[in-house]
Amino acid sequence: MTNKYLTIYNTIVEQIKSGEILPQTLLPSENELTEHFQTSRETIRKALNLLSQNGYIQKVRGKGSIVIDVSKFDFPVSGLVSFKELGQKMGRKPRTIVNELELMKPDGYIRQQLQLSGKDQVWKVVRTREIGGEKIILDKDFLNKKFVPELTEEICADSIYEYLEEDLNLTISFAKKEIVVEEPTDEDRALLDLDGFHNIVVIKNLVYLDDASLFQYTESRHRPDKFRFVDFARRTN
Amino acid sequence: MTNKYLTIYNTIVEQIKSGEILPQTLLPSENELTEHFQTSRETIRKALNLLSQNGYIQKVRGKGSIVIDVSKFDFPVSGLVSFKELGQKMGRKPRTIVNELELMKPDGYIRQQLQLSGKDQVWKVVRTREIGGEKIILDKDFLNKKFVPELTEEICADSIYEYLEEDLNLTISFAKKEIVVEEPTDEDRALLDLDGFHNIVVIKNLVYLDDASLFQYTESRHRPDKFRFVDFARRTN
DNA sequence: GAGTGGTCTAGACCACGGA
DNA sequence: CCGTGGTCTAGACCACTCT
Repeated sequence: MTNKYLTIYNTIVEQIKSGEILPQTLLPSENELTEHFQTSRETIRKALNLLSQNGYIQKVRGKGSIVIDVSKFDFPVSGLVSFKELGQKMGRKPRTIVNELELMKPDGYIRQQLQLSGKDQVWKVVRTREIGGEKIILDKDFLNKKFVPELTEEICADSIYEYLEEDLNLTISFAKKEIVVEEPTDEDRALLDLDGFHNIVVIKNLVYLDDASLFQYTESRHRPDKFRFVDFARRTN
Repeated sequence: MTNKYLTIYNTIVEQIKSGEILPQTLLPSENELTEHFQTSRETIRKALNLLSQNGYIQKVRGKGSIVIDVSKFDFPVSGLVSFKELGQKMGRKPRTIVNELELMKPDGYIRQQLQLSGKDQVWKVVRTREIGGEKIILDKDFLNKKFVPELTEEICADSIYEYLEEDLNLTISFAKKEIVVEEPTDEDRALLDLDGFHNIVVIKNLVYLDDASLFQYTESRHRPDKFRFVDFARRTN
C-alpha cells in the first residue's frame, strides 16, 4: 500500500509518457482531479507539485497545469548516479579495476573536506572504470572509517554503495557536487587511457548520510570526451 | 505582505547562517514551531520542506530536523545564473563584446532543438565575455523571433534577460542544461583567449517560458580553467 | 464574474525512533 | 511508551487569468 499522492503522481506520469495526455495541453483542474481521484485537494496538489519538480508540468496561476514535452530522452533530474547504473544505461559491459585499497590517516585536504580530526582514519579506494575496453573514469573515494569498519577488494570491485546500503544499512541521503576541469595528473595518465587528451573533468562529491553526517569524499575523474552531465533547473521564485 | 511560510523559512535561514542554530543540532519540533510562530503545522511543514530542499536541514522521521553545515561558501542550488550576476559574484568588472547579431533561418540543429518549422526565424547572438581583461566565455544564443520581435546591439551588450523580463514581460521559468567538454572550434579560438588550452566546456541550455513554451537555445562556451559548477543533489526517494 | 492555482487552518491517523 | 515527522482531510480565503 503506497501513498495516495504517489500513486496519483505515477498515474499521471504514465499518462504523459504514453501520450494519453499531450504536451502543451492543460491537465484537468485541481478540483476536477480531486473528484476524479476521490481525494482532497491538498493531496492532488502534492502530486502536482511532484510532477512540476520533476519537469512534467508547469503550473500557472489562474490558468492551469501545462504538460511539458518530455519526448527527448530525459534522465531524471540530476542525482547520484552510480557507475553501475551508468554502464547499464550506456548498454556497455563496464569493468572495475581496484588499484588501491588502504586504511590511512587523512591528509590535510581530505581532513578538511570530511571535517575530521587528526586521529580519525579513512579508507582510501582508487578504482579504474573501463567501458568498451577503454579506461575512462578514475574514482578516488575516501570513506570515514567510523561508518565503514571493514572494506574488501571484492566489495570495491562490485559496488561500494550496494554494500553500504544492503549490508551496513547506511542510507545515502544527498551529495554536494562540484564540477571542474583540470590538467591530468601523473596518476591520471598512468591509470587511464588518455592519449591525446589534455584535460580531465573532475566531479567532487561530498556524500552525506541519512542523519546528515558527512561520511565520504569522492573524486570522479572523467576523460572529457565521455563526460556528460544533465541537469534540470527550475527557477527559484 | 509576503507569505507566512516564506517569512518563517527566511527567519530560520538567518538563524542558521548567523550560527544561532548550530550544525548537527535539532531544530525545534514541528509542533513547537507551530506554537512559536502561531500558525498551523502544515505551514511550518512548508517552510521546513523548503529548508530541506535548499540544503539547510535534513528531516528524519521519528527524530527531528537536523541542521546541516552550510559554512563553506555555497551558492544557492544550481540555477540559471546570468553572466552579469556571475561577474558581480567574482568581484570583477565584466565586459561584453557583441560579435554577431542577426535574424536568420535556423539550421537543422537549431530547428530541432527549438522544435521550429522551416519558416520560423531566430535571432542569432554571439557574444564574448571578458573578465579581468581575458576573453573567457563565448555565448551563442538563438532566440525564437515569435517571442522577441526586436533586438539591438545595445540590449545584447547589456543584458538580454533584463530586456526580456522588464521590457517584454516574458518570464523565464526553467531550463534544461547539459554540460559537455569539446575541442575548441576555429570560432572559439578566434574569439577567446585560448592559448594553451585544448578543451572547452560547453553548457547547452534550453530555456522555457512561463507557459512552458520553448523559446531559446544557448551555448555557453567556457575556458576550462575558469569553469566551475556547483550542484546540490538530494536523493529522490 | 467564473474558474484557476496559492496559501492557510485545525484536526486526524499513521510510521518510526528512542528511552 | 511518547514524541517525532509523514500523510490526508474538508473547508476557507486570496491572487490571478480569461472572456
